[in-house]
Amino acid sequence: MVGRPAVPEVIWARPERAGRGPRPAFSRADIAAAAVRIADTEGLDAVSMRKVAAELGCGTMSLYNYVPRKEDLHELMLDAVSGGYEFPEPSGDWRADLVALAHQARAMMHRHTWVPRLMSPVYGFSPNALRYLEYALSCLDGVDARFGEKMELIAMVNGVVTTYVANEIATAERSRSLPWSEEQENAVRTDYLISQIVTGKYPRMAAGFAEDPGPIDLDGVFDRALSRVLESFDR
Amino acid sequence: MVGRPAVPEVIWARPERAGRGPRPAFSRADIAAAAVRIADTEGLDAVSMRKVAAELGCGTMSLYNYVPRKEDLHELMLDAVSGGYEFPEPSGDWRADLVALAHQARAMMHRHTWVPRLMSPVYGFSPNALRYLEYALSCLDGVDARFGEKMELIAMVNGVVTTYVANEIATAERSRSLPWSEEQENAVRTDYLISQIVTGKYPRMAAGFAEDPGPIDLDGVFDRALSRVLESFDR
DNA sequence: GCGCACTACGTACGGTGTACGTAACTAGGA
DNA sequence: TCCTAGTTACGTACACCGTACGTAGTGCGC
Repeated sequence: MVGRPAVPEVIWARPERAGRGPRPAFSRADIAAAAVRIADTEGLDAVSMRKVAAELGCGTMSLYNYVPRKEDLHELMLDAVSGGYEFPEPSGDWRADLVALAHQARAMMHRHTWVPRLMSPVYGFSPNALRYLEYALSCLDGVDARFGEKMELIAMVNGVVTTYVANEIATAERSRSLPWSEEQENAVRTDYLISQIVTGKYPRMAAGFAEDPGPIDLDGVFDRALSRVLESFDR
Repeated sequence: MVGRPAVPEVIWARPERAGRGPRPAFSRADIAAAAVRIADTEGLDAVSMRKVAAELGCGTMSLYNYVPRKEDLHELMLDAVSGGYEFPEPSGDWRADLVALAHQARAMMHRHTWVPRLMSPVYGFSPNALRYLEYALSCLDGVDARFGEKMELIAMVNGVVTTYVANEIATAERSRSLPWSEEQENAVRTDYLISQIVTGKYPRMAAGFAEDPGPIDLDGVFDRALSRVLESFDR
């Protein structure tokens, strides 16, 4: 009988290797790497149990010995890409340290554009997520604040990173699964937007778009948002 | 021949009633209401073309006359619930006005817990979304800032609302589709978390959880985050 | 060495989005 | 007024999904 759970389970609490039986052909790292490879090249929606199994070279249902539910596969993927963080010794300037950490996170999400979609507070306690949290807390060691306040700050930084990167990659990621190009999509959407604006029903939007037609500096927007959040915690 | 698009299309640019042919049996509002009803009672994942069609009392494929792709159905849903906003005359205190707007948005998302999952910058230009943006801009009429700065502020407020409400409802929404209760799920996850913390690998997390075991005041967390963001734009 | 827990995996079920073909209907142009 | 082209309506079908279940083989702990 295959040991699928009838009760909630955290995959990290399940031992990777059980005592009995044949030795598993794959490690969790193998499985996560295969899934990440698919997500990176074909998009998150292409990550199916069948495709991951095929990528590993095993039968679909064999995967369920390692990963009881697809959701757990997602958790493996998040943990795997979170293993790439570097945690340098905190400098003493906690704002600079958190900015650096946020930039690492942003870069990681640009490498793995499916990460923001999977980010959820339901996950967030995988081994590498705990390492991340512990490091962020260590950056705040000298700060005179209660634990709850520090966690609020860290959560807010993470929220900003996730939100902004999600925005940055949204249309690009979307167009991946569509039969037309990002440019076509954007053209149609801005055409429609213009058609709405010229109706005169949205005068402030109209004035704004007339006044400010330059391209958006995404890096600047991100850095401003981030530093605003950090400033608001400054004391 | 059914008129499905081979080229990108914005549903709002498509006229609701075409000249020729039998008069449509449903309006977009009917369809959106049916989908919203299903999402509210059974969760977003229960919103399938088949179920919405059944709720309307028509064949599955008939729905595709109104809604070329499922994605457009989502857009209809978002616009429908965005129609419930009230836009009182701006008071002159733009911070208070934006706080009130954010509270309206938060309340709406708590009524329709699937909204944060659908929120994406790809949507965001439906009729009611444009009304929302125009109103938010009107709250900033007296503020001396460029259009781009105002939009950055509004985007940041929206981001905070979406992020925080998503967190607030995540575990509750999740447990809806699972065969066990939210309490069981939480118990298992905190059990695991404790097992990790007692290993001593995460001393700051350990100290924090030991120091501060009280329940989290979600309203307080939200209001603090929001006011921090607004303060950071104050001048 | 025995038994049992484990791995492996084929089959099957119920669900999904939606392409396609056909029939009925109605408004615009002749 | 009639014709016809564009629409609505919808049944069928396809490819794909997550995964329950059953069976066969494997190797560790006793």
